[in-house]
Amino acid sequence: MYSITRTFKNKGLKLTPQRIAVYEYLLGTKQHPSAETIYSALIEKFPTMSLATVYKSLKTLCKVELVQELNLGEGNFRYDAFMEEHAHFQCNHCSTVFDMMNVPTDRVMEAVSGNESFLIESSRLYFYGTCLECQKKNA
Amino acid sequence: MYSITRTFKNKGLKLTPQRIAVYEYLLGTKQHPSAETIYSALIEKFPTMSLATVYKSLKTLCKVELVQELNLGEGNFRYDAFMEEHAHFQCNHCSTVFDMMNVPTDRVMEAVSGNESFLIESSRLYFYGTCLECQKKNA
DNA sequence: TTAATTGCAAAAGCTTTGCATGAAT
DNA sequence: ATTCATGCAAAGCTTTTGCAATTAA
Repeated sequence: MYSITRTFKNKGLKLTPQRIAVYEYLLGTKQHPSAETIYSALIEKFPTMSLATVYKSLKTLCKVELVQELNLGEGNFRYDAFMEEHAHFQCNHCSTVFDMMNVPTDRVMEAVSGNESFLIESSRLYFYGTCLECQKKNA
Repeated sequence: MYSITRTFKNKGLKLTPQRIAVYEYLLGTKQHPSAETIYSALIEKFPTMSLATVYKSLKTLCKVELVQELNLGEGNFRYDAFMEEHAHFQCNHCSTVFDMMNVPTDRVMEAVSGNESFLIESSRLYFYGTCLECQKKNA
């Protein structure tokens, strides 16, 4: 709430119910939803909202760095409002995407920076495998 | 040559000129090309080849693990025939994708595995920033 | 009031699919 | 002789765009 209000005011962007709804939906979930999923969830409360508006809102939220876009190779994007540098894990069985809190992303980036001629500014670290739930199921 | 012949025979897949051409093109480049780029390059030597065949060949090559699919968040896939675990770097200015040979991917994965309940099987590590060329240009 | 955003429909990419022809085994 | 792959065109998805109507500032 606070951050989106301040951020949008600073940048001269208008705070619309649709933009707030998209942002709050993302703040309230750990699912890393796609645009379509967000749209389906919000259409109940905002029956007139269009999918194009969801896309435009997400684009705006990404530009002001309140949201990040993930691409796990599924053929669409997922979105995440948790903006601390962190890696992601996707289960190959149930496709769920989890935040990985224990990957020292900044240390990985430092280590990498020391060895390469590239000036590294950001990263996307994806890991794939079997989540705990699916390990139990197939054990 | 050797590996694609053996691999395809083992799996009962047919070795066609198109499939060989796609694979050899990927072996001979460090550009991490898209399907479209591969198609444009091969159409000279194979005037009858279709884009759909490029896609089908890539899908097959990925399935037999001779090629890997990358997604850097551009809205399309890129392909890489270099199959040792390695990270990638994309320049935010010129969009070039580089292999990163100095990222200890397996050590990163080990470190991560020790901290999480996930069973990690593979990874895609992407870094973004400014490549050496573009650092020089803007210096 | 004015400048930006929404919502709709249409368009634009990228990738996949179905099916008849053609090629590899 | 079979079975699988190719090539074409069409379809499918996700995402973007144009523009009139609407809303936030």
